Amino acid sequence: MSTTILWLRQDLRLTDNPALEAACHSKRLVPVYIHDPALNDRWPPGAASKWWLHHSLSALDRDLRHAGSRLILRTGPTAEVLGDLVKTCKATRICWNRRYEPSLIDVDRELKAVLQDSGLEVQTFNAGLLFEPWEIRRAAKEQPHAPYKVFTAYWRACSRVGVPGVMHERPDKLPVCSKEILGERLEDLGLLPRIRWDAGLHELWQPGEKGALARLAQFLDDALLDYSGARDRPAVSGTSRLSPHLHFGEIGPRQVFQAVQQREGHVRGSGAVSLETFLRQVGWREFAHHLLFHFPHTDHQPLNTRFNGFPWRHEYSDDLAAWQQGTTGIPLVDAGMRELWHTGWMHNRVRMVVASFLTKNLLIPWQEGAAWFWDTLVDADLANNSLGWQWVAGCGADAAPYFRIFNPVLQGEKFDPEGVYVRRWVPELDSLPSRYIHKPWSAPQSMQVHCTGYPPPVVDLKSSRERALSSYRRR
DNA sequence: TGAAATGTTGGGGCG
DNA sequence: ACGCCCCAACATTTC
Repeated sequence: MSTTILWLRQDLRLTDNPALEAACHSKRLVPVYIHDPALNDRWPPGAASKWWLHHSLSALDRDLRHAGSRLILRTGPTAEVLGDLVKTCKATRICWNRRYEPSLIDVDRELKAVLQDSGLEVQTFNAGLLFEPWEIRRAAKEQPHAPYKVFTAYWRACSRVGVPGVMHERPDKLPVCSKEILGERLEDLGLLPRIRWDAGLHELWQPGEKGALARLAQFLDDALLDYSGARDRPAVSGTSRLSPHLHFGEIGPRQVFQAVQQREGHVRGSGAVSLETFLRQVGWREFAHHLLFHFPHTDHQPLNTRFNGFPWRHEYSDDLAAWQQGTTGIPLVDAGMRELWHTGWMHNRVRMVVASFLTKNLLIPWQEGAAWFWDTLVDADLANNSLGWQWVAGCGADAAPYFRIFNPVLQGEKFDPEGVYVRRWVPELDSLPSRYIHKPWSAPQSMQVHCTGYPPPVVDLKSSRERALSSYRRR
């Protein structure tokens, strides 16, 4: 009578789940999720991320029950919980899909050794990435086997290896999970916010595998072919919005890749460009995991050591608060920050603009921005977040050069010309004609008086740009 | 996946 | 008809 434990972590799906596939070859299966609040002390999950996790676990339990199983929830120190579970269900084997955050790799390595020492068979798999972070290395010559630090070179190397297809079908019948195995109630994990600020999240998101597959299907049908043209327009649903689903492993990157590649033969011209552009974005996600694996300090320290003594401002709490609350007086920045607060997500073009504004116009350390995003994004992901912020701040891999400072007025006029996005999130400005919507301070007084409650800019864009340039030049 | 400053060109108004 | 100036439009350089 063999029993296998399936330890679920960031792979909350049944389709294309190699650990699940392996665990199914067993008489009994115990799928478990362990809530361990002490696990990650540097990066405890933020409020938005916990909200998502709650609903994703709920969906996963439902899906497992449809297949004749169920999800066991446990709270406590991971090692103790697993040890206890192994004993009570007399498991002979445990399967999981690997995690890639540096601190979690250490945890998993140690656990694996302990479990193996106790006589358990441990099998681990890759469900979350196209390639293992250690798999893609530079070829011979000058620095053999060094990790890539430039995206295009990295992505070329990935293409040479070739992206593997989906190999694991969704099982429709799972081995039973004995009745005696007890779990906790999802509500008792304390993942939902005490103050119910999550109404806006419910409007937009459907956490869980079903929601992920629906989002992918909708993207493929509605937006993929025009991705190149629409992805930079924040008022339009031109992006996939798969990021939170990918973070929790409700869908795997191989599934996404394969679904897009299957359309490649039937598309030409700008549509073909769109497909490549989108797959490149999946590549950036991959690159982020590659970098954080090889440079594990980059979640809090710049990759480029020349930035170690960078002259960030020190007294900035008022400006930081204005940025967080979306009251900087810069319409596109405020719209983005309010979208984030309301939906747990922000359009990528606007992420670049608000991040450039924080790190360059306000000269506030990128780590402050990363921490705020970590707490408020439903797609908060250590690798992506660290890469993104370092990229904008100019201290990361393949980073934006220091002089690349976004002008939020021009970005708004370029990518939100009618101000549809700004009007949606900053209704105080709705009465302004489009020519002033991104720079209300230059509208005639007779129009500004109708924008009651909207603040003047916290900084002058021109002079703060010049201040940033001189700070960055002396870096 | 930038923006501003600076340089160049060419058409049109006008004496 | 011609030279001159202005300036928009585009190109290049610089940060």
